[in-house]
This record gives sequence, structure tokens and C-alpha cells, in this order.
Amino acid sequence: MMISTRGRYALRVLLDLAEQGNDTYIPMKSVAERQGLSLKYIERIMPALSKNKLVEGIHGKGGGYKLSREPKAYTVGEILRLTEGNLAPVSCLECDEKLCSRADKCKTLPMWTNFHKMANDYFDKITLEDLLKNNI
Amino acid sequence: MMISTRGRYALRVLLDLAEQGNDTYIPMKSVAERQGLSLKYIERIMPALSKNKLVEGIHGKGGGYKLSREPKAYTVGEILRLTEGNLAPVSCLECDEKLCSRADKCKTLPMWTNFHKMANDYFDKITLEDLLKNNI
DNA sequence: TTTCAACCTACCAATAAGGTATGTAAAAGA
DNA sequence: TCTTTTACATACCTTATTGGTAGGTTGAAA
Repeated sequence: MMISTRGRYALRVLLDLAEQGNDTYIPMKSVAERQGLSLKYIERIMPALSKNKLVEGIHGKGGGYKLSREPKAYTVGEILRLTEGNLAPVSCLECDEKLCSRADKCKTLPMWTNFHKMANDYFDKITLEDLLKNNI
Repeated sequence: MMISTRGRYALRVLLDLAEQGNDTYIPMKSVAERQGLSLKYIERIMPALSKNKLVEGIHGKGGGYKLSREPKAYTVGEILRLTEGNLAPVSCLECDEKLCSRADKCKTLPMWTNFHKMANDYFDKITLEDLLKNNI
């Protein structure tokens, strides 16, 4: 499995925010209820999105989160890379330190690299708006 | 990460067998040395390939493994699914039991399903021979 | 009968996954 | 100013997976 609940839930929260409209701040409690997710777990995921300006969070009564852009300005790829760290299909591609010493003569590496690129391309071409409108 | 060492090593062993030629049985000890892998770990992976007739194993002196088909008759997809179990990008797609109760109205599921299909297609179109000849 | 090599089983350490618990800080409303 | 509500922070926890190792058994050939 390549994408864990962390990335999947982040996507669902952002979609929920988009569905609720962007005129008010939406408390995570209501998102958790609608989506059937643990509030506490969502709270652990959101700060990453907030720090990277994907959402804007506000404390206190009447607070919550709202999207900082319009849905079509988010790509799924961006959201997944941010929450999952990396979409690498194999550990060899995760970071420089993990690059194998046999990389130069590895007969399988190009296949992994190519797949990695394909995956990024696929998710980079899908926006939040596409998901909202069920355009695959 | 989607594909672990198990699947990657299986591929490398099969490639090594193909490179050695198929006239004799190749002991895993020699594969382990050439590939820089742990013999014991390889020994844990091979029985799955043997039971599924991807290789033929023979005990004792002069024994080892050999491919049971020609390299172009193996697809990478087949090898990975056998050793990894599944190429599902998200747990929702791993098996029926894990299928979410919200699946019918999930706005992200089609994206995962489509990606899953894309991944299988990609790996099913690559054969051992392609890898041997560096055709990506 | 020795030697080699597949194969089987049990174990193990490290890491990741998927959370929960318990708080603190900030903002609004009463 | 006090209470409520919410984001945000930190520490912890359980379970499963990963990536092996150790030790032995079985089978076949020399």
C-alpha cells in the first residue's frame, strides 16, 4: 500500500471543506462527524496543511478551518506528497540516502523511476474540483 | 512505499537466473553473492515462486533453481502480485473486507481504482526480457 | 556417507500505521 | 472576566509489517 489513511483523510477533509462552501470557518468536529473520522486524528493531520498554507485555521468559538484557495487550485499530488512525504513506489526512490550503490547498473531502477513519474503525473492532473464534480 | 524488498528481490533473483542461462540449476548461494543479498532471506522468498511454477527448484548437490519459462513469458506484474500479494495503492482496494461502507458515495474511490488499474497495466506490460535488455 | 542446497519453522528488532489521552493557547460571547 | 469553543502540541500506545537471522530437516548427487 502506497497511500495511508493520513493522506486519504487529508483529502477527505479538504473535500468536505470545499463542499461546505468557503464563507465560514468549519470546525473539525463537524467534519469528523460527517466523514465518520476520529476528531483527534484529524487534529493531528491538519497542522501540516495549515503550515503549508493549504488551509487557514482560526482558534476559538466560530473558528475552524477554511480553504485558502479555490478547489481547482489544489492538485491531489500536492496534497498527497505533503501528507505522505513521498509517492515513491520503492524505498530506493525515497531519498538520496536510500539510493542503492548498484543504482548505475540496476536493471530494474528505470522501471521504478518511470512508474514514480507516472504516479506523480497522474495525481498532479487531478484537482479537488475534479473530485468534487466526480470527474474521475 | 508500495513495493517492498520482497518483490524487488524476487525480481532481481529471476533476472539473475535469466542472465546465467537456463541450462543448469543455479544455487541461491551464488545469486546471493552476485546480487549482494542475504542467502537466508532469498531462501524465504523462493518457495512462493516455486509453488507457483515460476521456477523449478531441485535439492542437493548440483541443485538450485532455474526458470520454468523463457524470460519474455514472465510479466513484472505477475511476479510482484505473487510476492507482494497486491499492488493496491490504498487499503480500501486490498480486499473485499477492507472495502469501506462509504464506497458507493466516496468521491475519491474512482481515483484510487483508476490508479490501481494503471499500475497493474504498467507492470503487466513489462517482461523479464524487457528488463534484461534494458527496454525500460 | 558426505556434501550441498532447497525448504521449513520459529524468532526477533525496528519501523510504520493508526490511533488515544491530555493538555495548552487563542478567540469569541455572555 | 469567565466560560466555551476550537486549533494546536506532545506524549503515549497497540498492532502489523518489514526485513531479516538461526537452526534445523529433507532430498539428491557424488
